[in-house]
Amino acid sequence: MMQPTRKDEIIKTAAKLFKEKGYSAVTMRDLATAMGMKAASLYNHISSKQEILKIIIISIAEDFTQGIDVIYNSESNNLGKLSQVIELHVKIATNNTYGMASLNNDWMHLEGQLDYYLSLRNKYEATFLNIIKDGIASSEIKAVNPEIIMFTMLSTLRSLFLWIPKKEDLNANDLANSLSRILIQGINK
Amino acid sequence: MMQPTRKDEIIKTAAKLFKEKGYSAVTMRDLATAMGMKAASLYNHISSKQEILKIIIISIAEDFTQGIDVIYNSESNNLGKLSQVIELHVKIATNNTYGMASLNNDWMHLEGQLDYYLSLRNKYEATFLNIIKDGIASSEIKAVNPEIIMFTMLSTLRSLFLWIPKKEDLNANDLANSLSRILIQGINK
DNA sequence: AGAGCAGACTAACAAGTGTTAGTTTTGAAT
DNA sequence: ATTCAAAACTAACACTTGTTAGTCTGCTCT
Repeated sequence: MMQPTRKDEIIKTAAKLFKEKGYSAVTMRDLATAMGMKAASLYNHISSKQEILKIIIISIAEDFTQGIDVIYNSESNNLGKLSQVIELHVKIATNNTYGMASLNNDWMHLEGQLDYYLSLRNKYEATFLNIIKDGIASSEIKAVNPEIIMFTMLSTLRSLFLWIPKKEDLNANDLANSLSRILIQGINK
Repeated sequence: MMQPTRKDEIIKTAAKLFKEKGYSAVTMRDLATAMGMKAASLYNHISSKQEILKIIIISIAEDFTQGIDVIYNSESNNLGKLSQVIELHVKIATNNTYGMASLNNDWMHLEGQLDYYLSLRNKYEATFLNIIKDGIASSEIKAVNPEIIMFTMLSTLRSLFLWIPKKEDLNANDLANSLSRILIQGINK
């Protein structure tokens, strides 16, 4: 681990503020104050507010798309793959609680990279859906509308960033296990 | 049903714009353009941008808090109550797709009513959690961490507004039934 | 000691923000 | 036709926005 550059610190601080108020409501002066400097000084490190958003969102989106590809091509059965997807989300959300907020809420404010972001998201969802469809075809998964299954799982997983900070006592493994149990086995006894 | 006043139309249009870009990124001039008028004219009908947000969010939040109270005090067993909660969310999200976006994403921009909103939300979540705890105590529900169960369900239900518009072919009853099945019974066969 | 430079600063800009004041248009009721 | 209020308009305001230009400070390497 290299020590973080000043640019890294700015991006991390920005992500924290974006989580609290959203990209549009955070001004460069807010960010500067949080960094203990003046707004103009930020531009010694970054080229624009937009660049900050791009760096935050795109890197995470690429992690997801790449991660699910590895899972999809692995040897597990389909329920196993879904458990791995849950682990992937828990891991990324744990390591990047602030950035996940921007990914979820501020992707529409991407200017140059909006199309690229959407292509990553579409690819991700298509692969996710394929795992579910394969699981239905192989009778591992109930024959419910696969899009509703994906929606249910994805809504939960995408909201993890909201809950993880409140449950610091819960470690990542326990959380992933509980989620797998609930999402896959259901809650009824 | 009375015909909508001009104020109603402004609020509805605002909610639509807020869903697309968020409260902070929508300007009064954006809203005016969408209404086919000039920004200053909006103030013949509303007193501030903030008032619009308040009206959108508080009315829905009150619907939820009131709705879950009725369910909690009903005679069903606890799994039945959870199914009713799912129906409540599907119903409100169907009737108010745009407003749900603000409720989820822009509540922190409430100025005068933030405390009131948070009290409604806390009350709602406390009641939800009570249903789950009662269900575990009565052996209807698996003895998993009740907060994780609530988190899973609530994440899905709060995200409904994102998916409902894409699935117009799906009626509210079918959706509620599928969700109940997935969330309560799980997805494995 | 001095050079060089990363990284802070002050000052300012053009454009955009929510909102107000005052005026004109519109359309229904008398 | 006149009245009158609802609801549109124009013009302007004070403030905030992201960003640039130019300058000063302080550390590191010779």
